[in-house]
Amino acid sequence: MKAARICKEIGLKLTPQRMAILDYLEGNTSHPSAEEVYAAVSKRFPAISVATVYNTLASLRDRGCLLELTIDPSKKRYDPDTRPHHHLICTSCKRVADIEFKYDLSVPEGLRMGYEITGNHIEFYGLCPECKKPRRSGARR
Amino acid sequence: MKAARICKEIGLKLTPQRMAILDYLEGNTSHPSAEEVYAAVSKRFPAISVATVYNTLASLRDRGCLLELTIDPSKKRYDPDTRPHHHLICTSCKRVADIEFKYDLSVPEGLRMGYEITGNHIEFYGLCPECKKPRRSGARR
DNA sequence: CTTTCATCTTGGAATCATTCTAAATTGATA
DNA sequence: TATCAATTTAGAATGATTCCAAGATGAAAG
Ligand SMILES: [Mn+2]
Ligand SMILES: [Mn+2]
Ligand SMILES: [Zn+2]
Ligand SMILES: [Zn+2]
Repeated sequence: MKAARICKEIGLKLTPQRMAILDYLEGNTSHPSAEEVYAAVSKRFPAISVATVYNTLASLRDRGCLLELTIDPSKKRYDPDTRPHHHLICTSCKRVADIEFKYDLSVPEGLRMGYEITGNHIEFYGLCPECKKPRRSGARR
Repeated sequence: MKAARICKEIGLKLTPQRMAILDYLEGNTSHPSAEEVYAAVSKRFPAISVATVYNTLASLRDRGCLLELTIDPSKKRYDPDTRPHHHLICTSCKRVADIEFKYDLSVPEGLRMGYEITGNHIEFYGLCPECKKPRRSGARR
């Protein structure tokens, strides 16, 4: 879906800053952090402030247009693909890949402890192809 | 396993601060944050510093005696139960409960993208019994 | 095309969790 | 009992994120 349309549909003003952020996010599968979004958008929009990036990401997240992932301990990661899916994180470089596969994750009645379960998400841990190589560290961040 | 023995086995000096932390952690199923560990241990050991709590938690984690959970976006949570199991977090009060149930989480070869998968963890989201009640918010933190 | 105003943007300060530092202390071993 | 690497500690430093107050601006209305 294109940026302009998203804003209208969720009742957000169409500002150039948001356009830039939404453009960057559109189809992006890198699961960027707020800082990475800021870095990328700054190139095309040098005057944007980090506050605006955080504000926009929060607005989109609140309206269900963006997933906020807690998978990386040091920072939040964002995912414009809001369909339910799981993630595989490289324990070395923190790269995050999608796992598009359905699992049966029903919790037996007896183990729910009175909770009402509303969702789930699997974090797979591993080593990405880059980090498997013995050579130089592929670690980012 | 009792605190003193744990230290010896993993090659850590047996200090009173560690004893206190290990005692608090032993059998604890509340998945406390570093701050909560500090608050609890401070009562019995008023002079302990937060740095020591962080240091000790990191040492235990590094030696595989403690799990560091990334399930709560605002802070790390610790779990002395290192057997593989999953978690259910209340989206309202952030309470974390254990889900002791085995799931088949094998990733089809074709979807691994060259990653070597080493582990997994399911986060279930929901509302705890307290937070389901319409009355006062049970929200902590 | 102007007016209007709630929504946005912005730079900087503030907050919060966590890590780092350098000096003083202390278990554990000899 | 001497020795010393490991540990503790207070406080500074860091890094991500949130808050704030003031100025700017989409978008609806006329
Ligand atoms: Mn994804
Ligand atoms: Mn647990
Ligand atoms: Zn990697
Ligand atoms: Zn709750």
